[in-house]
Amino acid sequence: MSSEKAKNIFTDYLSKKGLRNTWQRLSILDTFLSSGGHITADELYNAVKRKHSDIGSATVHRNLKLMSECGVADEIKIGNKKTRYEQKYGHGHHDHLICTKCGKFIEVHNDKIERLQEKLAEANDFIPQRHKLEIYGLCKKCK
Amino acid sequence: MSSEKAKNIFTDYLSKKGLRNTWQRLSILDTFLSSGGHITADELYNAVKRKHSDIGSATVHRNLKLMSECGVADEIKIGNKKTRYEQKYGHGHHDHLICTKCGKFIEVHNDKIERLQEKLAEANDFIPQRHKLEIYGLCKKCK
DNA sequence: ATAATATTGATATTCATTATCATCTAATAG
DNA sequence: CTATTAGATGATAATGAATATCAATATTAT
Repeated sequence: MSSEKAKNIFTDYLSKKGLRNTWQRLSILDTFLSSGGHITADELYNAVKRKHSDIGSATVHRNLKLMSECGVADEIKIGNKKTRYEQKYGHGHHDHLICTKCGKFIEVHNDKIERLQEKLAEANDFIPQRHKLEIYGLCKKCK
Repeated sequence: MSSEKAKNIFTDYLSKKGLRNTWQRLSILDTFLSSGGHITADELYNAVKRKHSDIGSATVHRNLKLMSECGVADEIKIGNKKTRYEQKYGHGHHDHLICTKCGKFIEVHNDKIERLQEKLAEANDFIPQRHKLEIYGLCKKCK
């Protein structure tokens, strides 16, 4: 999804829910979209703060939640680390290989696995909505 | 893994690391092994407390961590909920279908997916150690 | 412009987990 | 068996991310 499209999804979601457009919201979304990905709420808060020193951290938390709800952001929790957020679209769906030594994230995707997951869910009378696959191990450098 | 085997793994791990056997450790392990599974640290603490009112919650936390280290327990984090622990063996490896409405856990397993995951890791020069697959959706009752 | 109401920022609060530390106890040597 | 010593415990404080509260403010519809 292009940056523009993500913004539209967000603003559409806002108006559909009767929520308002504020410069804080747009600035948080902009900063998030131009971030590398895998950002924490705190990192995003500091990034936005560089442009707008008067932003509050609670506002960043609140809006990250909104962004997750409408599908622009995706929460990922790894171990006991703090929650990270990544751009859900514009990346395509992917899973993660996570190095247990250096913490590196590798994004991967495999259609066969995706399809098998759907079958697995169906076989259990279960309607799949989303999933999370994380494979922990050692990356090229660390092995 | 039988209950006995789990105990051996734990005590072997303790002696290998120069750690000591205490009634607290054994009681926590016993209670954990006879629990249904998917238990939280707090639930386990309360269960042990029924037998030994003088147990401390920090001790339960400490030893759940030890049990995870030696492979008797497995940490699972779901969403923003608190960490749950389950018996790692004696159940066999499995993944989870998680109902987003009622919170029900369904344990599932599929060898094909497991093998594909290994291939996926190898294709990325990655040595897999363990993985976590969670499929969120609606269970039979809630759909 | 006004009214209605959502939003914000500062702050307090929550709550699981971790750290601290004096005391206790298991393991070991003698 | 006793002393030694180093790990373990329990009470408590501390941490830290996420949430709740609330008065002040900003946005939107009329």
